[in-house]
Amino acid sequence: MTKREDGKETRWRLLNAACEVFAKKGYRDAKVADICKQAGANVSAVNYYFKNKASLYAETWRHAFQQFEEPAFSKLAGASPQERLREYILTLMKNFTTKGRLGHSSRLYLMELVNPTGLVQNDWRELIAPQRRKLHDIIREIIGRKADYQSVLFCELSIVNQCRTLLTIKHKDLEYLLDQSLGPELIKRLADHIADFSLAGIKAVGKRRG
Amino acid sequence: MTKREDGKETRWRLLNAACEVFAKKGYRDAKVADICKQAGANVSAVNYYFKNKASLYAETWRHAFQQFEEPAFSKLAGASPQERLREYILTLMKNFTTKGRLGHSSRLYLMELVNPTGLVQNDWRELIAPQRRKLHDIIREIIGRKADYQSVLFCELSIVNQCRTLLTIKHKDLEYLLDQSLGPELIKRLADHIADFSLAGIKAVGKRRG
Amino acid sequence: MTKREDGKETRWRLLNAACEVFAKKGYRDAKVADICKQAGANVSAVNYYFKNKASLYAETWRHAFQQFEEPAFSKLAGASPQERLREYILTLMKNFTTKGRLGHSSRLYLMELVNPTGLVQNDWRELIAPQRRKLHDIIREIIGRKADYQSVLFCELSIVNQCRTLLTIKHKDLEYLLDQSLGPELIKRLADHIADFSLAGIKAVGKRRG
Amino acid sequence: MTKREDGKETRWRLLNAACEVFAKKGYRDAKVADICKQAGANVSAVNYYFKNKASLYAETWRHAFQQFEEPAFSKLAGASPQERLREYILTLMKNFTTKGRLGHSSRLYLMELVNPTGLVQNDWRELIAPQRRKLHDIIREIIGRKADYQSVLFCELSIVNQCRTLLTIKHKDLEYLLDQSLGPELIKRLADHIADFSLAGIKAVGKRRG
DNA sequence: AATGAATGAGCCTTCATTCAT
DNA sequence: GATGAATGAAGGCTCATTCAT
Repeated sequence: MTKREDGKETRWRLLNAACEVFAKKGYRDAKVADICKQAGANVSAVNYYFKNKASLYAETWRHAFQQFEEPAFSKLAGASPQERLREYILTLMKNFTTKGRLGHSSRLYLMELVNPTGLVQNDWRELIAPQRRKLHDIIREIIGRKADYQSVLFCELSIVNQCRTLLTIKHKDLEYLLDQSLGPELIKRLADHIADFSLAGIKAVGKRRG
Repeated sequence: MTKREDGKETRWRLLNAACEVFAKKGYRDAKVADICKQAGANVSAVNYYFKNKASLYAETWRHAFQQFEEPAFSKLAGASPQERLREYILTLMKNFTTKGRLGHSSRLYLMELVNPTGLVQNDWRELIAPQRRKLHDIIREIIGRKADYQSVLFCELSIVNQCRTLLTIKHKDLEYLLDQSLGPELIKRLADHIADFSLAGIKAVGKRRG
Repeated sequence: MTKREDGKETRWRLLNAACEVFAKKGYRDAKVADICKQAGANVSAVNYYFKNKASLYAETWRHAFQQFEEPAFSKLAGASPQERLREYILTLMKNFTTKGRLGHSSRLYLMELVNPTGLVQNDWRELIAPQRRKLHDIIREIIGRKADYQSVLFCELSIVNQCRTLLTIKHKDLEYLLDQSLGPELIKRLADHIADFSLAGIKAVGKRRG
Repeated sequence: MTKREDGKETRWRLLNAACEVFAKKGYRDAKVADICKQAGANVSAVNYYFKNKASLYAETWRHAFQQFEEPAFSKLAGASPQERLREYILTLMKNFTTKGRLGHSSRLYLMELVNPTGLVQNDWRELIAPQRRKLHDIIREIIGRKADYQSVLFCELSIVNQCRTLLTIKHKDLEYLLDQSLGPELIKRLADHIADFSLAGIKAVGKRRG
């Protein structure tokens, strides 16, 4: 609450607030007034720091993704592709449901996937490229040496789209379906299911191709 | 121009127009003015016939789904579960990309999945229940006698979420990724992939359980 | 004050109000709120009838000019070019200072000349073409048979720019300069001066060329 | 970058920047941010040095006019009034189109004429008085001994308003009308026309009076 | 039964100005 | 003496909804 702080302070708060609000409401439904309010800033702050809502969004997205990248998928560097896939999926799904900053980032990321705004197209591919490459490597290892690009791509889509479950299905519905609250345990079970399901799927694709 | 016909006529045209516009733009981005224009009706027609936009949406959704149900999945009643699953997936994906009424309905349905409005919760479950039951049956047959409910549910989610690919990934991006335009052939290949992938996945789930 | 009238009623009032406000303040400084207020309409009325401020302006301009054209310069069809020029100038200057509709129109017209908005470019030339042609004819007759286009054009500019005096010099300043109030009499004197001045000028141009 | 120099330095740069921006955009469309940017100063500099935008404008106007006065009309002190009038007009019109400081000043001056802000009324008359006196003298000489004040005044208005042509008609339009680009040659021709036209005009006024 | 006119709340954006250092 | 951060009033536009017939 100290006034006239560093100057980067408010910008930072704005970015985090935007991250949260955009993640919760999506670009269209997020109001700059809400973001500013949440950041404890004036309505014009967005214009002052980011020119307009669209630019704020692009900046927020980059901001979020940089934070998103690091904590994930860093483990099990030497493990088998099967174990790494399982870890990858679990991390992905945990991120979606995390309450804090990482959760917002993940949701923001998926929001753009589901409701593309066209405002991050320039950065999109290069920012997610490293992530995708990791997954591609895993898939390629499981399929075997003959993996063609299209098969790898299709498998990637299959896996990622399964993981979206938690974002696109309202949690209440999921809980209703499963009659159990959406805690870490349920997420673990879902992640395990997707891992099992996908491992078999990838292998089948490999066999078909081989 | 033409004097108002039957009276229910306008209402019908509004529903069809709403179906199309909501399917294309989603609830939030669809404008009542556009819907009315498309229906050749007055701006106030929506409020006159349906009270407000939200009610129109709920009504439209029911309207669309009734039309959606019948034409789909009617074939291969006596075939093997594997063949029926493949057919189910192909039909689902074809529907998403169909141009006409069925396409609108399918996209409308998926729209609600991806961007839940909370406006159709009352009808949601009972309307899609028949569809889900068909898929459940297929999955249950493939898993075998010991299929527990949660496994069936998880497999359902895995399959349906894979099929969403076409809705959630912008077509341009998909074409960019695959370097090939989104014609019937590509859809067939995607559907085949999902079928292969999922069949193996379901079986794996069955084995784990068994 | 009858509500829900013809529908063209409000549009008409809006147009007249816009005419007045734009004429007084110019495009940039005129506020749609003021226009609507003056027209006794809601703020959104402009958007409803004219889409936006820019379109309203273009429409207003046409509206004003159509009214502007008819009453002016209709007299003295058979008189000498000298008499017709004198009449032309007097009419022009009277119009600029008229209080009512015609005055607004004239000022609006000159406003666009002095502060071009670029919003009426499409209609500009063709709308004022008839006016200009009348003046060109007069000038050409005075110059004589050898009148080249550029000379006519320059004379036109000389005359029109002199007439702008009343628009561009604040009336208070003019009164201060002349120590007399800006009534019909002063306007007559100014018009006579411009006529005398310009008649000699045109003839001089004719002689130089001849 | 460079540490603040003398202190009056920034103020000076602000005035020059303001001169340029106001001359190009006019008071209303000129943004203080642009002025500060152009002056390499902070946004608050304007308020710091000049209290507010209006005061900056008044100050700028004085600043510009002092620079404006000296370079103009200094030649031909002993020539005939006809030659001096021709020179006066040419200088005036050249100034309007000059690129550098003098051009800005001239345009700034005319801007105030065309779009009076009411912010320089106090200084206006005394600042332009010397200029006007020169022109009055020329006119009076041409008219002859009987020149009454009002005639001189009217002739002044006629001349000055003709010269405004270049400011009030957008250059593109002028080029379109004349089918020729606005170079020194065209300006010379215009100035010559105005001189010819006005000389004859003044004489006619003189005769009428005489 | 149906329509076109009219409304108003809400949103983003601009920009001169003030605050705190 | 000078600056960057931050503000707030105001304007234009969108769009679902209501009014009056």
